Amino acid sequence: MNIKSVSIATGLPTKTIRYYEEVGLVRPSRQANGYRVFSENDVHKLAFLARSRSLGFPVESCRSLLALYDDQARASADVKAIAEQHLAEIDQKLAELGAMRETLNTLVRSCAGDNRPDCPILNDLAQEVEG
Amino acid sequence: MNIKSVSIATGLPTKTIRYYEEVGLVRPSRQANGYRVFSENDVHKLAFLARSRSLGFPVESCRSLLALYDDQARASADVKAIAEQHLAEIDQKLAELGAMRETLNTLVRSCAGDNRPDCPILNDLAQEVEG
DNA sequence: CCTTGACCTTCCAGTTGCTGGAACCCCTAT
DNA sequence: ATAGGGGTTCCAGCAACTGGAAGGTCAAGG
Repeated sequence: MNIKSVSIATGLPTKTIRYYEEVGLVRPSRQANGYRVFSENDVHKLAFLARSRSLGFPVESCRSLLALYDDQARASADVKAIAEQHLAEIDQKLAELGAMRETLNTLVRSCAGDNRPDCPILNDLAQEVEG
Repeated sequence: MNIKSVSIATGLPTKTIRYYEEVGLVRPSRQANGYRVFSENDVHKLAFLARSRSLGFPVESCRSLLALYDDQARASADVKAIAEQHLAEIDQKLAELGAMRETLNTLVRSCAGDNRPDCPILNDLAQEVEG
């Protein structure tokens, strides 16, 4: 299987596939002419990566997950630990974004949005922090 | 005011303040010895930037917001438009993260997390997409 | 006068995860 | 011969800093 077919099969751009090879996540073999050849296993790994990345796992976590997947003697606790940490980071981000959204939404609602200069949004951004 | 004091006053790292100068967001003057000198206005601008960034505005939006802040003839509609677009992006991200969280949480809950290899998380990541 | 320490400066590299583009090779069909 | 649709490598750039190296400046203390 050449890179284009793999791209179509996995939904990953060819650039991304090459990048994953560059950082050692897959190691396709080569034809005599230098073209990459992907085995079924390579494709499977790339699909695994695509799915892991779509759940937001950092590439390095994907590497660990892939290693665990390959390791028949793994403990599910190790997988769970990675997932739980990622979940915690997502929760953290959700909290941050939620707070931003809250503030921003309030500001947007309070702004007339007309052609006059008076603006509660700017007032908030420029607020002196002194009490 | 030298950079350290400004850092303390605004909560921005000195590195960040220098970076903001580099990209033209502030233009502190210099002493004879090359040290930066920040005026009250510079500090005010940096505080504005700190607040804008803390609400998640991209630096380029901060630049626009700062320009609008400086422009007495601005229309609040222009400010509101920037804020609304940012709000939309935040909502987008919240939706993505929320979906990830949902899936991840389900997976984490379904995993025993013991020393056996069987793991629903890996099963999900490795799933064949074919029906 | 010299040194110590806390400042300050610039510049360069690295972070994350790709993405775009240039320059070039390969292979088949016309 | 050429056109197209593959493929290859390498280099640069994105966002927004952050870390570190190498070195200048200045006030205080011995």
